[in-house]
Amino acid sequence: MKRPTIADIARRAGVSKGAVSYALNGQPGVSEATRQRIVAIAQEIGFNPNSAARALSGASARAVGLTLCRPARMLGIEPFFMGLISGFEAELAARSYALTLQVVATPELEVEVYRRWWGERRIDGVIVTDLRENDVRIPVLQQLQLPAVVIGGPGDTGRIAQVWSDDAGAVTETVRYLVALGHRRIARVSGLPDLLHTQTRTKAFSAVCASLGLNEAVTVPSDYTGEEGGRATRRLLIGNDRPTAIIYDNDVMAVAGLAVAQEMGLAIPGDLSIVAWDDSPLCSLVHPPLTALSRDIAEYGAHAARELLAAIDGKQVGNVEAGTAQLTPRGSTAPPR
Amino acid sequence: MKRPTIADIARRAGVSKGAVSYALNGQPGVSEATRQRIVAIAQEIGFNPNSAARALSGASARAVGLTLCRPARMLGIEPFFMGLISGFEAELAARSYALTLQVVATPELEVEVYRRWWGERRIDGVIVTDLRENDVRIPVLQQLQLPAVVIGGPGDTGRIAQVWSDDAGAVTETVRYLVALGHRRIARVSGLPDLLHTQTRTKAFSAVCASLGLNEAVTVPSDYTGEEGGRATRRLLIGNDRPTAIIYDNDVMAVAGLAVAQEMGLAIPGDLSIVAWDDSPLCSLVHPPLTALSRDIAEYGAHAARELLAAIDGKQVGNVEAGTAQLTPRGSTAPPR
DNA sequence: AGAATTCACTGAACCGGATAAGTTGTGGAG
DNA sequence: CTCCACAACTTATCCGGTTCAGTGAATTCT
Repeated sequence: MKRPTIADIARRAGVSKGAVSYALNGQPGVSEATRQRIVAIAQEIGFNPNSAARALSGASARAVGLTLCRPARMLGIEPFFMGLISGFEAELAARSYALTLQVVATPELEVEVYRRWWGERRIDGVIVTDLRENDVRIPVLQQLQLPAVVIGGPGDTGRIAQVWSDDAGAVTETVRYLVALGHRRIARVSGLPDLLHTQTRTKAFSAVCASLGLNEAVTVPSDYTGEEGGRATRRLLIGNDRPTAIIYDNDVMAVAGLAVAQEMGLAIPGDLSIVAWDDSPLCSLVHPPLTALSRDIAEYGAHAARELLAAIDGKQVGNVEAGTAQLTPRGSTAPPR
Repeated sequence: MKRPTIADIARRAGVSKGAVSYALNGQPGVSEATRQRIVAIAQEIGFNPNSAARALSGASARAVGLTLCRPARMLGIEPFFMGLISGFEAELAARSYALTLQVVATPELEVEVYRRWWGERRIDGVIVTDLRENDVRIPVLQQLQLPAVVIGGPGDTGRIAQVWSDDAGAVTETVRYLVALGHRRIARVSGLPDLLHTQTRTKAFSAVCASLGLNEAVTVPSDYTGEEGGRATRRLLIGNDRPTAIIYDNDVMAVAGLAVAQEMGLAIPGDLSIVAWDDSPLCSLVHPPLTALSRDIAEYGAHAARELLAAIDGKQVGNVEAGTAQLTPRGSTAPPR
């Protein structure tokens, strides 16, 4: 099957290619009657502008890129990224932008991908997740002047827009809630320690614990996987002064921690309270259902997509806080015995 | 920053654009010495061919498309798709193809996306998941002559390549295993009933149960979500002749079913054995860990990507069976009391 | 009424590669 | 010594849009 082009439309409408282009793009230069005739013909023959030709003649590629820098087995189990992608998509599809995805192994390779995408003019902008301290990707994006939105701050990203959720506030609220229940020994199993939002949470956790006079507050670094989360939990629970509450940086580790604690004969929430960051069906499936810090991840992603599209349109975008997690108490938290 | 083009390379090498194109694409027409000089310059200035220009002049877009037709909340929790995507990616990235993703609501919209992608010349081929009976997407893909690989058969896809796993064999093996343990009342909670691989499993399940003389074998249709899976489990367990074993079509429903059964006071595996289709960390996290039908989903995806790339290269590809699930016994299956 | 402006459109250049067709220069065969 | 074949290029065209500089006709202004 031959793809219809504007030349085909022009021939059938008895006008020039230029007129068709103006008509279809809502540009001035054609009469309303001609425009409608052209649009009707385009519809009739099922015309779609060739994205390559459009991108080549200076217009945008109408595509944005997303790189995922996590091992495959971690991506699969973590609902976070799929939620984020769904959110992007909803927003991008509405403006008929395509989403190009690439899974990479390291932030350095991620930079390579950005450079290639930029060189190939394949995308108009990128969404950057998992911001790190002194992130190598930021200077490259600035140098390439590639529109971008960073998720996972707040951090130092210069003129690049950021979308972030108030993790510090959420940690603080959670610790206060546990203390109000009567807990004094609260531990935290964190995500990858070199991610900026992990550091934000860790600092806030230390700060609020100090301010409340909890001097045994400890954060054990982990990596978001169930195995590591379970191992960290076991280490925390075999000590003499075991914590009476643990906050996990994601749902997967929380579920694994729950299993470990139950295996060790602890009653949840009687002997140990558990809070999971990022609610997902997972948290409600297990027994008891987990108290979680819920946020609308899809909406978070949609928000980021909107900011990115604005940045691509040349609008100045800044630092936006969105989708702060809300504490959703369920059966896994109670006063300590 | 200005993007380097072949014209820049040509100027620096003192040759014409054409020579650069020949050199970089390994075509004859330039001497080996010149080729190496050109390649060196390209490397030095960090040249990447403009994908739009390349696509426009008849070559391929070097991109493939994937549409996901599931509600967002289901995508998030199901590790299957992310595993599949990781697998594609590994294979595509190796041949520097990009993956374009779109989340859609219905198969009809999926067809629209295919048409648009084709018209825009945005992609060279598509991967089709969730094959249905009389799938509306197949005739469209054939009409557009868009290279494609179908996952989720086997089914009637005409000249379009398929990659599928032997679900019928896996069901049969599982039922035989449960019968060998002493089970006689086996139920199954299935995935979306209009998907072809669900029907394949259902037919095989009925067949093997009949052949083994189990006349109470029932399949309850569900939708892969934890909520529905839990509800289906509850319905199965409140009857008088409740099953002593349940097979679930995915891990999420199995975990939900486990929670429901435990809530109802049943001992797992003493009162009820549970088998999950598609192993994931989820299955090992819960207590007891779930016996599962494991398969390497990423490898399954990689296989599909290889077939698709072959189809794009014009090679005739057919019907490939890959990644049949292996029964991995864990703590959730035992002889019935 | 004549000049100026606006409108609706045409024609051609351009984006950056791929590629067919044409142009050299060189070496070997006859 | 000439002719031919071939390697090693160059030149020009094409892909399908966008966009800018015209162009002729209609309308407006003075």
